[in-house]
Amino acid sequence: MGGPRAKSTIVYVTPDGVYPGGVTSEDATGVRRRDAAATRRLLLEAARRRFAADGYTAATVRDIATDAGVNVALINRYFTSKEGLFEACLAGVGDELGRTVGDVTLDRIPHDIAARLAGPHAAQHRTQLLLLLRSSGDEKAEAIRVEILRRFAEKMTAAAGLRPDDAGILRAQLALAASIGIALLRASTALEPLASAGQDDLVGPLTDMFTALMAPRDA
Amino acid sequence: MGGPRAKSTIVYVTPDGVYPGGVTSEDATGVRRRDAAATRRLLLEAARRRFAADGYTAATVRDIATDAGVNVALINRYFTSKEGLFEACLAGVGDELGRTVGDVTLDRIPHDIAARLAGPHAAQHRTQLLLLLRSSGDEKAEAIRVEILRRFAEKMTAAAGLRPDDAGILRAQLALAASIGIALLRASTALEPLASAGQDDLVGPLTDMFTALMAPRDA
DNA sequence: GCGCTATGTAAACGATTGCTGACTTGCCAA
DNA sequence: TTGGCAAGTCAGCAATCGTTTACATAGCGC
Repeated sequence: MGGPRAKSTIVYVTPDGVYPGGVTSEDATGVRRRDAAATRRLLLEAARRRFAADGYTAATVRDIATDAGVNVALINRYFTSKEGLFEACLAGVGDELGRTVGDVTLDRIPHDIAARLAGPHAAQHRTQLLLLLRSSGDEKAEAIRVEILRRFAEKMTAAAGLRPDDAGILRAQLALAASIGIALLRASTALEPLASAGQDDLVGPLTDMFTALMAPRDA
Repeated sequence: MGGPRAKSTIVYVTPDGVYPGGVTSEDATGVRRRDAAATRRLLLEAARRRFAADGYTAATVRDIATDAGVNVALINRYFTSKEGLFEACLAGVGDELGRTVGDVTLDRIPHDIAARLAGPHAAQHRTQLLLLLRSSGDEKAEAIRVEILRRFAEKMTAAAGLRPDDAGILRAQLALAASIGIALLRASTALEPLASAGQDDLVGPLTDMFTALMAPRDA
C-alpha cells in the first residue's frame, strides 16, 4: 500500500467494447500504459523473433506489430522503417553477445555452444544466432552483421589460443559457421534425430568437432 | 543447303516494334523456339538460383521469369504456382544429389566438401546446398527437403562407417548442418577470411573437423 | 484545472505481390 | 495448304506489402 498510484485493474472503454489494459504496451507489472521505451522494447522483442524465425522478407511489419500488441505505425515512428527495425535488432543482439560472451576457454566452448543450442534458454540464444544470417539486402544491416560475426570469431580465436592470423581466424569462423548451420537446421526442419537432440546428446559430438577444429596447433 | 528449314535470322514483327527471335526460350544452338521442355528447364535453373540466393519469399516470380527470359504466366502454366516451382527445384536438387553423391569414403569426405564449397563448380554446388535450407512454409516442400537431408545424412553415415543408430546418424547430420552453415555464411556475408578462402585453405580445417566428428568410435 | 506535447489509433496511399483469363501465334499432322 | 492445338503474350485482377497522413487522447508542467 501507500504507492503513489493505485494499481487496480486497468480497463479501457472504447466504442467497440471493453478490454483489459496492457494489450498495447503495458509491462507485466502493470505500470505505465503510454511508455515509448516499453513499446520500443516490445517491438524489438517481437521483431527479433519474427525476423529470426521467418527471415527478413517473410516477416511482415503487421505480424510484428500484432505480436507486440502495438499499432503498426509505431514501427515507422520509432524505427523509421522496417529496415531500421531490423538494424536495431541486429545491434541489440550485438550488444548482448558482447556482454554475455565473456572470456571463455577452449575446453568450455563445446559445452557452451551445446548449451546455446539445446540448453534451458535455447530459444533466446537460437534467435540470436539465426538473426545473424538473416539478410535484408540493406547495406547498413549487412555491415552490422559482419562486424558482429567478426568480433565473435575474434573472441573465439583468442579463447582457443589460436594464432590471430588468417589460418587461425578462419578456423574460428568455420566453427562459428558450423554452429549457426546446426542451429538453423535444428530450427527450420524436422530432421531427426538432429532436431530434437538434447544438450547431452550434443556435447559429445560438438566437443570432438570443436577441439579438432580449434585446438591450437604448431607449425 | 537443303535443310528442311531455312535457319535464317528469325525476327518477330509486332505492333510494338521489331525484335530478334529467341529472346524467350531459344537454345544457344539456335534450334527450336517453342519448346515446352526447354522453357521448363530454363525456369528451373533461374528459379533455383533465385531461391537459393534470395530465399523463397524475396525471390519473385517476375524476377525468375525475367532471368529465364520467359513470360511470367508460364510459371503457373508449367508449375501451377510459385510453391510448385519451388518444390520442383527441390526435387531436382534431390535427384542430382542422389546421382552425384556416389559411394564416398570417410577420408574423401572433407576434400569432397571442400571442393563443393570452393572448388571449380562451387557455384552450382553452393546453390544446391543453400536450397536445402530455404523454407517456403509449404508442407510439401518441407517434406521433400527433410527427405533429401535425411538420405544425404544416411549416406554419410554409411560412408563414414558409423553405426546407423541415433548417435551415429546425429553425427552425420551435424556434419551436414555444419557444411551448409559454412556454405551459407560464405555466400551471404563478406566475412573474411572465410568468405574468400580457397579450396586449399579449407581442406585442412575441414579434415580435422570431419574426421573428429565422424571417425568411427567404439563403446 | 488547462493546455501542450508525446504517445497511440485508424484509414488509406501507391507499389508490388502471385495469379488468371482472353488473346495471339508458331508448329505439326493430315 | 490448312485446321487444330500447344506454346507464349498481354493486361489486369485481388490481395498484401511498407509507409504516411490526419486524427484522438493520455499525462505532465504550469
